[in-house]
Amino acid sequence: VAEQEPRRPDGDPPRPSRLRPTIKDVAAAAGVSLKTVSRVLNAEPGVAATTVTRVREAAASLGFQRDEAAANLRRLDRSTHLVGVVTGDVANPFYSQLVGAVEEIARRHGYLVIVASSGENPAIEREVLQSLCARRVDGLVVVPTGADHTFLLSSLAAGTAVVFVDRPALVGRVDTVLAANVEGVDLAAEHLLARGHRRIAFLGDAPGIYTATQRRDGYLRALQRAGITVDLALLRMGAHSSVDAETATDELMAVADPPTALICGNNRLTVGALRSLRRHRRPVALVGVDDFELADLLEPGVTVVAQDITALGQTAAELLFRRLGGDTRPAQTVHLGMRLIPRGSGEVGPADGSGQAASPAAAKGVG
Amino acid sequence: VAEQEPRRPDGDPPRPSRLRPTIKDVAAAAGVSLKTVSRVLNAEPGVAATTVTRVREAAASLGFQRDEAAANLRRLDRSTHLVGVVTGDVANPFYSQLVGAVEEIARRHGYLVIVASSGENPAIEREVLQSLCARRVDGLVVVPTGADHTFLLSSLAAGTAVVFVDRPALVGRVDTVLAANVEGVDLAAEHLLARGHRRIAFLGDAPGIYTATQRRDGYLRALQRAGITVDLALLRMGAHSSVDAETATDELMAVADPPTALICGNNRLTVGALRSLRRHRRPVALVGVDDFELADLLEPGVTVVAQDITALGQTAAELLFRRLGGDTRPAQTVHLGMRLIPRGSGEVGPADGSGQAASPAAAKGVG
DNA sequence: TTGTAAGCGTTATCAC
DNA sequence: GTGATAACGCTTACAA
Repeated sequence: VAEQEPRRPDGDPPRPSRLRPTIKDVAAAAGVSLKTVSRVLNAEPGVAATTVTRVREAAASLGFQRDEAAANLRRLDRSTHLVGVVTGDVANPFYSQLVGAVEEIARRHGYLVIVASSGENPAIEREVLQSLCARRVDGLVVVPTGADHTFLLSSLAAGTAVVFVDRPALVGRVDTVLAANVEGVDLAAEHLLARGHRRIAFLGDAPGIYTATQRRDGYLRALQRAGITVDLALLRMGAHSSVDAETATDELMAVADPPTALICGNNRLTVGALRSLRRHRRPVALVGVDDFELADLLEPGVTVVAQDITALGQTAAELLFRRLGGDTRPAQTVHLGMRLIPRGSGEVGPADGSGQAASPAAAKGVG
Repeated sequence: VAEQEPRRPDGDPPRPSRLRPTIKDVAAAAGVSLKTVSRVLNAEPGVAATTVTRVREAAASLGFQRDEAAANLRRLDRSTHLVGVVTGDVANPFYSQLVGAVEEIARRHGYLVIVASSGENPAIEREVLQSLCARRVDGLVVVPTGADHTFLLSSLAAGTAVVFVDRPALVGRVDTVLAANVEGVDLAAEHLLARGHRRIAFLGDAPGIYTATQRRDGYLRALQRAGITVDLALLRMGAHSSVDAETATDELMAVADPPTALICGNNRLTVGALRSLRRHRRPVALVGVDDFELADLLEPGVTVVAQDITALGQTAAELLFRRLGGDTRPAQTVHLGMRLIPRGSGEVGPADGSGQAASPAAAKGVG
């Protein structure tokens, strides 16, 4: 159509080296004004069909691509169509599943997602959140780490939508999606109690972590309801890595009257406990919190109470886009249930391996 | 300091509802000009200390936060400090590990990362890549899906840095990081051949996928070198899900002269094969491509050839930031080696379970 | 040390 | 139908 590239033989100072064509270039190439190009790009009505074609061709031949950031600057609805997702670590399967769920819904709404990991470090969390706000993301899905998120209040007031997931923050002021941790672990303990266990141990993460204490509370609640006095030797908090869990389990098995059953507060801890238990003679019933891949392929299969991570992410994303769509109802907190998945390890009775339900695992057979 | 919020009692048309304060507001509050605020924000020299304080206080009290997108518009170095990472699916552990590695390096460079999943769909891939370019990301790390990526050429010419990972694209024109797939699977086959296996099966993903055919080629190469005529009944391509793999393995085990060993082209297929094999009497040696969590906790442990996914992502990110740092050397392709990790399943001999190295697995014992 | 004016690439306003 | 011109929030060039 017109000249493909702004030629720049030796003497061409007025246009130093503009790499990307702008709508001005397109307008010149098509022989129309700026505004007409804008109209065509935005599919606004009231442009002659022939003009539309001419502009389209000019744009294509120049390889024009509209600068979204610049476009947004002047738009009435100043939306970047960007949401931020802040988790502890994208590489962690729990978080990446969450991110995946949010991303899918975001894509359906024409949004892109910026991910940032805090490494569970409040200082980094704050830094990335502010960086995200400075980029004017429309919304934020956050698994909060820090204790104080008031620094988000000004962005919140300025219209940035925020949803917290997995752990609460700015309680009552922001939409939040949580798993029913207390009820989930209560269920796990109930499951073991029903099989006759009285000496049930609980292995949990650091007490500073919301989900860790919630889960511990579920354990305590079930025991209390069953009229069992909690033996503090069987309650171990503070294990963070699977190696910690392995050591802690070794120690649990070494107490005077060792537990016949064990509940692990998350999947890292479950894996560590499994490594420890396979070294001990006495079979111990095990129920883990959080499902994990291959839990069914282990021997026996690992019984877990699982949260639906995808549902967690979807619910958060849906709340977020509802807000972005103009919903102004008061902040709400959604609790998502946990489900018990029996696979064998949690159906072992207290008197060595003789529990009635130990059979389903055995029934599966070995390859 | 000055008025916190632009008051808007009934008659206040000049400033409709500007939610966020701009440097103009800060300037007014501090009683200085626009430019002085800009100087302070950018820590430019030549501003009186008292003025700096005054501006800082005004900015803080207004809750001012600079709009990065607007700031970039006029900057000479028009960098968004944004990189895009496009993979098949962020929720997939392989990809999320890759994303995590890129993200960490990006953060060190002061960059944020936008993730987008293509679902292995070329049309979606193209769409998200163009959306990313329209947002003017400085760089792109892509696990390519489509066959044609020439549409990226204009952005490439305009200065967007691109690195392909895991699979090649725009060969020779763009930096690329690949795993040594052929050599890796060759190694796996060699491992089985050394234990006396002659009937080795290969289970691969769809032949349209680069890594699938590469891995198959490694299998073929090793067999050929060993002087073994390939039995096409033992070569099965096209299994994509773990369910496909389970079925395919069932069928492999049903052929007249069934294999004594099996190589699985990726971890999904390995899992499916494991499910199938545990239903069969005859023990079959198994080597999988790609490591996976708990591979060591299964009974026996699963022998794999593993690629270092984090290294893949790190290498890609480093190449990218080297380009963003001004490196203009010709495009390079880096091959990262794969490592064989023996855990038991691959050390079984061909004559039922009597292979010499079957012992290490048994030695581990059961919990 | 500080301020004025122009401009980044686009959309909004309003006139022709 | 189409086009000047201002404006978005900020940085850069140049003056004072």
